Amino acid sequence: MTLSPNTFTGEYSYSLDSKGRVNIPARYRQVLSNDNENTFMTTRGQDACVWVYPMIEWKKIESELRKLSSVSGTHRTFIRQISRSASPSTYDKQGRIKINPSLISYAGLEKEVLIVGVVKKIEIWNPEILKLEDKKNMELDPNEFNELSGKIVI
Amino acid sequence: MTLSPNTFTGEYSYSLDSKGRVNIPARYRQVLSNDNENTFMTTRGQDACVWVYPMIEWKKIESELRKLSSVSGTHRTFIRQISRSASPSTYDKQGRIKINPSLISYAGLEKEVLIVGVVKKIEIWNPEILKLEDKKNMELDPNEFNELSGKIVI
DNA sequence: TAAGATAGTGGGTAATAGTGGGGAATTTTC
DNA sequence: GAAAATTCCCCACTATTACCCACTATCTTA
Repeated sequence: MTLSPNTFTGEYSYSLDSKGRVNIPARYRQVLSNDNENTFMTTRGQDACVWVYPMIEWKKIESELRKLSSVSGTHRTFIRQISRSASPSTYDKQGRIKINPSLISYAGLEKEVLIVGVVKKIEIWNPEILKLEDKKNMELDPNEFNELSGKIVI
Repeated sequence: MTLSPNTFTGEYSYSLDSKGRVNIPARYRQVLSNDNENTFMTTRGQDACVWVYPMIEWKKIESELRKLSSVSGTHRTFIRQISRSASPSTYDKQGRIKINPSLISYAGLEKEVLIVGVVKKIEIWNPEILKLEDKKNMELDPNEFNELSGKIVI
């Protein structure tokens, strides 16, 4: 089946092994376009998780960086946060990528890990931390949310 | 007669087997356009049911989500909530798709299952839960309904 | 109403996916 | 420059999935 290339949905429970490796779900690997060359960029998420971009998508961000660096302070900070911690990782024969120790501790990852596809990229969470995050978001002002869902879904 | 493509109406009673598979009614399969490639996206409904989109319809949602920026926390949450429960399923030779265990438990599905065509997509219900839902809606203030009648003619 | 065709259900099996760990190659440290 | 440590690549085991086949029920048509 031809799903949209480089587009990730669904969530998967995997384990982070003693060598700092996590599996990339087979579904995700199957939708990668060839120009990614089996490589992802891992970096700090804006939330307490690791962001994993297919290389092609990451390159778009890099070009945004060039455009925005001298304009918006917010964007500069945002880009700096993810750029400084970014490191590439090519998956092995079994489909696993390596996560840096610093990213592991930033996201508070332990053995059990939750992989979440968020369309353009992949998030890696400690499932307990994500649960807390979900709870927090429940209490958010739902207005903006409803506005978004009015525009998009259904 | 040529029915409208990718448009679903009517309801059917089917069974969810021990492997988490449900049949897509033959009628529905017949109206699918070829570009769906026999694939649906299953996801959490707004109500206590599973939503099943033909792939073509889902891709519209996906492309809207792609436009949202990850700089905004609300957008991130919104994307995550929609995307995380979505997973594709191509129906097998017998016309069945697979429903994830998490979706099954979310919708409280048991062996007997009700498939409802709601025009753009398909809903899968536990028939008892839908009955309760119907009853709840009976008691609703009919004003909202009246408001709708301004928008749509029957 | 009988017979063929189509639709729905259940289950076995081969193939694929995920996990853990060993050992060669490379880098680091003393 | 040698030992230690780390990284990377490969192999092997297990669990899961997807595919295929067979049976039954229902619908269609002559």
